[in-house]
Order: sequence, then C-alpha cells, then structure tokens
Amino acid sequence: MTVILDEKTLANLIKSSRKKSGLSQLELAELAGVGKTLVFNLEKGQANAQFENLLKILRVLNIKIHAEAP
Amino acid sequence: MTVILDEKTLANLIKSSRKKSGLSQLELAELAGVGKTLVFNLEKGQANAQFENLLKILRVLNIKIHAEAP
DNA sequence: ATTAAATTACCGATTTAGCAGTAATTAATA
DNA sequence: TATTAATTACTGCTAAATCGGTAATTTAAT
Repeated sequence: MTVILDEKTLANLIKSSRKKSGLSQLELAELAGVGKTLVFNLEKGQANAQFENLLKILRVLNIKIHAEAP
Repeated sequence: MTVILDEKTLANLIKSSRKKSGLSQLELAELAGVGKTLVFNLEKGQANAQFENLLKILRVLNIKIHAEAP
C-alpha cells in the first residue's frame, strides 16, 4: 500500500501498521526508542514530529518513505 | 526521480531541486515560510527538521513524499 | 580586479518537541 | 461482572529546533 504523505494520512498509516504488527503504542515507542507520548500524538495527528523520530518509528513498522521530485 | 528517503539523501534532493528551480536558499525559505537557517542546515544534512517544516519546503519544490507499508 | 549575490557560520532568544510520571478513561478478556 | 491491558489525557521539566540579525567567506558576474 502506497500513499502520498501528509500530516493526516500519516496518523492512520502508523496506527494501522502498528495494529497489524500486534504492537501496543507503548511497545512501539520502546522498540523505536521514543517516548509513548510521541506515538500517541502522532496517531492522533497532533504531532509535528522531528524527522528522525518519525523515521525511527517507521523503521520499526517497516514503512519506507520515497521522495518524488519533478 | 524517486529516492528512498533518509537523512542523507534528503539534503541532496532539496539542494538539487532548489537549484533547478533557480531559487536561492533565502528565497526558498521565504516561499516556504521558514527561516533561512533551517534551509541551510537541511541542505547541510545537519538538521533534524520538524515534519511540517520539511513538508513546507518540499511543497515549494513540488517534491512529493510517498509512504510504502508492507 | 571589483562588485554583487549567495552561501556558510555564529549568536542570543524564543518556541516547541520530547520525555517520564501519573491518572483517568476505554477496550478487551476471563 | 470483575480484572487487566491499552489508550487517552494532563503536567512540569529538559533539550532541541527555529528564528532573525549579523558577519565572514565563497561564488558568480561585470
């Protein structure tokens, strides 16, 4: 599944991927090496996460990010 | 051109796209609504930018981000 | 060689993300 | 229903991103 990324779809993507992995928010946070607050806020769509922290989480979920330049 | 995004390639992508657009770092910053320091640090690969600020910049450069979940 | 523009660098100040701790609420399961 | 796990929420604190200003350096153009 590939989606164009913005703040809104990011939340849904993380949440659904985490569920599929059978992880709780707390487990995901620990695996990614970030705080639970960040995972929670991200899934709520209320986080302006730092790029590196975002990548840490996406890495655990095996989500890859592509950039498409014109 | 599509690349898998990490901290390293992001810098190069922004820089080359900006040059193609004929923009200076300052102009890009102003168009994106961020500070010049951020653009500079991003292109240097020394920025852990906030996701929204990153999107602001990529939007100006017409770079689209895709997420690929397994 | 001069001039101008762009890039790089550093600074102090402000804003904001991030964290752990805790507690309340909701969901799930026995 | 009772119990446990998971999620949501709030708080105070710390660390880091971000900003504008300024200045030095590099690059480009005349």
